[in-house]
Amino acid sequence: MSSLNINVNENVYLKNPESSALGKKIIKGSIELIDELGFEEFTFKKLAINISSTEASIYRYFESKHHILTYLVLWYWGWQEYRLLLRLTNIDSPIERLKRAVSALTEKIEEDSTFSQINEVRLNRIVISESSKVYLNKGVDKDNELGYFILYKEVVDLVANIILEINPDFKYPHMLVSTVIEGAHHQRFFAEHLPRLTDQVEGEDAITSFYKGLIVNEIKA
Amino acid sequence: MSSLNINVNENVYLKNPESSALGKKIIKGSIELIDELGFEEFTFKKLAINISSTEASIYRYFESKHHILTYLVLWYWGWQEYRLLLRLTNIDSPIERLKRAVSALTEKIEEDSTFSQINEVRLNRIVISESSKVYLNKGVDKDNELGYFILYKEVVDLVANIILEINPDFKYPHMLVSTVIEGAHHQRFFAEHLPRLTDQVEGEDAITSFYKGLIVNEIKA
DNA sequence: TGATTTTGATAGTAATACTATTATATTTGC
DNA sequence: GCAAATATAATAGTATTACTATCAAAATCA
Repeated sequence: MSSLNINVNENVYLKNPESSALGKKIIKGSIELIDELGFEEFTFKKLAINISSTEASIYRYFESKHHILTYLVLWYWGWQEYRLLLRLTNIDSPIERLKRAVSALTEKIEEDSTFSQINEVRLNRIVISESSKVYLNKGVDKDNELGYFILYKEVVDLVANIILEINPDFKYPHMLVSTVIEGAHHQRFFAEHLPRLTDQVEGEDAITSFYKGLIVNEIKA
Repeated sequence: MSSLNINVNENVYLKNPESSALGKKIIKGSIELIDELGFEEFTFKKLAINISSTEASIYRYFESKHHILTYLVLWYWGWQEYRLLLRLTNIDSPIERLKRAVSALTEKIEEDSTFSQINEVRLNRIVISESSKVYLNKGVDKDNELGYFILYKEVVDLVANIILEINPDFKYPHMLVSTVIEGAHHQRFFAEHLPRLTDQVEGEDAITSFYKGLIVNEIKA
């Protein structure tokens, strides 16, 4: 799998972190530190110490810690798109395709694919807790113009099109898909930290079950 | 209405901002500045200049800007709970109660109730863009122990109980309600900044229509 | 009026988010 | 294999942020 790699929008970095050993250490170290400290407590200084480098060197790759988080989240969407394509190939039934897509997007990632220096289990936790910070800020329109969110839109579109295949009259396919994706992230967070805001069911992945049921009911109704 | 006021958890502030003219200026100024600058760019220094006071004085009311944002968001949940109670009084039909609740929670706030120094239109925008930052961080468990999220849980519970009245076997009432509330915030943000992640329909409030339909379909299915 | 509380003014510290400079490695082209 | 180019490390420095501390002035309260 080493020949495959996810391409992240060039505007996110100053120098491609995939292009050097230091770049790869920056990505690996960022994932570990953001997962452990949370984004607010994560700093370039701490990262530099963690990877035995210096702040100045990291600044040659990324303009700010916000750019690093953005890189990670965009990488995740690229990876999810690739994963979705794999899971849907050769499946003909649109309902089955839809269910598989929802599973892929809402399940907790529990295995590291070892397909790069990126630990997907940790990255999934980061996406759950931190990804909304990538767009929930005043820079969103500029970032959108730079094309940062294309991968996310492609994922949403991919699933929205399956929905339209099943029910061409459904009025809100994108809204439904983005509600499911963001909703699943929130529910995973709530299950761990604010359980009264969600519902946990013994012996099942309640979150994936809930959203699979929801999306199927909604487009049939 | 000046006799009514929303009580926010005492642990959020050092000194109750409702208790003095300066405190009220801090709240009013915070809402204006966070709405204009976004939470990341908002600082105590800027707030102090804006309200013609000093950083040190503001620190006597709030430990950090995170505490101010928390105060505002908790106030909003207290206000929403009050608003919900008003809208549901004397309505008997559970389905009608549910629809009214979803409208109240998902509609854009467009009128300032003038019931306090708080501008609810601006506060609603802040809640849409910034409220998830209150809990999406490493301090969430401590904040939860301090009872910060009780008001939010009460709102979710209130609506979850209407759902259970309609369908006592429904397995995921809290998940459904918190999905709708958080989802509506995200969709409002997407509609303004990332329209390809949502769906806009001429002449209707697509977001409220979507979530009203969704919740009703889901509990009947 | 005198005592208490609140606010303003000012100063100061540690950490963060950068930029700049130069020396030292490392890689690349010939 | 060596010179040239490039990348990294080491160090220094600035502006801003997120605080804490002190004291005097102003407001309030008893």
